[in-house]
Amino acid sequence: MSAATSICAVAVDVALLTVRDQRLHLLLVEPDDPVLAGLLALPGRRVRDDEGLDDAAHRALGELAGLQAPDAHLEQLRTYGEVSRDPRARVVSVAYLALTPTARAAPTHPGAGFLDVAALDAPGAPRLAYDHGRIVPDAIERARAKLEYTALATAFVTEPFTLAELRGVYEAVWGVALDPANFRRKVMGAAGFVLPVSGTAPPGRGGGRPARRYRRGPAQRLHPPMLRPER
Amino acid sequence: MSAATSICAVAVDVALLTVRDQRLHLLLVEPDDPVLAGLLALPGRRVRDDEGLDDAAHRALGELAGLQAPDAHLEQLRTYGEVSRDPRARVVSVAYLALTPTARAAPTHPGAGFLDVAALDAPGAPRLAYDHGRIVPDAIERARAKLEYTALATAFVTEPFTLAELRGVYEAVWGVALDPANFRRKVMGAAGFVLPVSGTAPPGRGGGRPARRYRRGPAQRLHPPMLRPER
DNA sequence: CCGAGTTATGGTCGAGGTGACCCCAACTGC
DNA sequence: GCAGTTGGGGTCACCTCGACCATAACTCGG
Repeated sequence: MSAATSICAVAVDVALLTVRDQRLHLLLVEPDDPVLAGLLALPGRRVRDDEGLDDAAHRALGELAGLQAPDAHLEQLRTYGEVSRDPRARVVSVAYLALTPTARAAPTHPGAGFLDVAALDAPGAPRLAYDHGRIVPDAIERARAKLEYTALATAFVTEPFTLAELRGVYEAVWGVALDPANFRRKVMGAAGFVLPVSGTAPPGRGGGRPARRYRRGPAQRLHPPMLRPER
Repeated sequence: MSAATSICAVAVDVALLTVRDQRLHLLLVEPDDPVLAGLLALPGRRVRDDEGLDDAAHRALGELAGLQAPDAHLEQLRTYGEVSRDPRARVVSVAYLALTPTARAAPTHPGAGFLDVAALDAPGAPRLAYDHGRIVPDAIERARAKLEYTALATAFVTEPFTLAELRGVYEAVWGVALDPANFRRKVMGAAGFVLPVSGTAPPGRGGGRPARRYRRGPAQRLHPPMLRPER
């Protein structure tokens, strides 16, 4: 097996999700290559010889979304390596899933912007470059699934937060309406999910009782899990 | 971003699991490189320019374990890309998880053999090459987790099988003892998990009532899931 | 100031899943 | 025939869940 038959390039592509206006949004950028004009793509970077995969993903997030490491949750999603996924050259792409609160999600890179993920399935949706149309559904499904059995939902909100804000995350990511009382019972029943802090959040313009504030608890896994309805 | 800073080699490593003697076993091989003498490694291959990642994993499984595509379940696990994971060169490795029934697991490659995974944690355990000591626990945990909410356990048995054989898979992979009656109730309650076939399996030498035979059902996901005890 | 609307929080109740446990069926070996 | 073993079916207490109701605490219009 000679080296000539096994050299190829490795890239990272990051699917950055956030919740805006009660809806799940995804960061997309315009590719640099003029051949791909009119298409949108996930922010990505080639992996350099002297950096690990996670480092490259953090670099892509910093250069293309203006986010530093502590501002976003980042985890590896899956690797896509079909021979012809990039028509220009053989490139294996390690996809990452990133989550960030809305307040920190302010892309400054030209051509970058957040798109409602519901608009990706609708007719007239923007076309995605490479095989990113396959990566995006995988990333969304991973996020939806991990909300069930991990405390990942807190990565979408800033501390301190109310249970209504946390519930809004679940509703936006899953695309369902949840009963506030049952949601509260399940969150409080999951040991170490959230911890109460003093003070309350003022109600919105419509009124309502002030909500208590919480911060992230030490739990990584949720016991019992927060299962999606309609299984 | 010049090409010179982003070229590296891509490999696949396969963690092939099977159940032997009521215990979970892992296929390990002796690396070709004499520098790594005395260490064991997961079977792996460089990815060629003209093959996809899944194709390379299938090829590794065929060349190093003698298994063809329909004989084993194969799925991507995770990609490991630390800069110094291979001291000889920068190699990014896409790890795969493979499951196969015992009857089909007969490695003919010299230096290849199945090892009880419990022996990997015990003192005096064989050392693993590269970062395979990190890949193996990830593979085992993935298998343990997927038994909970998918029908993957049937990949460890040949059809037709009895519920005792299926229960033996869960007990070997999870390392726990399960109540036969409760196990049966949960399996039969998961729609489409297993389907009955005619006939019975003869009892073992100790006697006992003959067990009914089953084959795989159409279900991919289990509803409700088969949860591990002691959560 | 008052009452309607709104939101947060708390509680109840029945349906269904779970583990612990018991019993019977059907086989082997002595 | 009898003891031992394994498969298959059932019972029961406990827990979690969704659906639903009740109360608390605030805003807003009059």
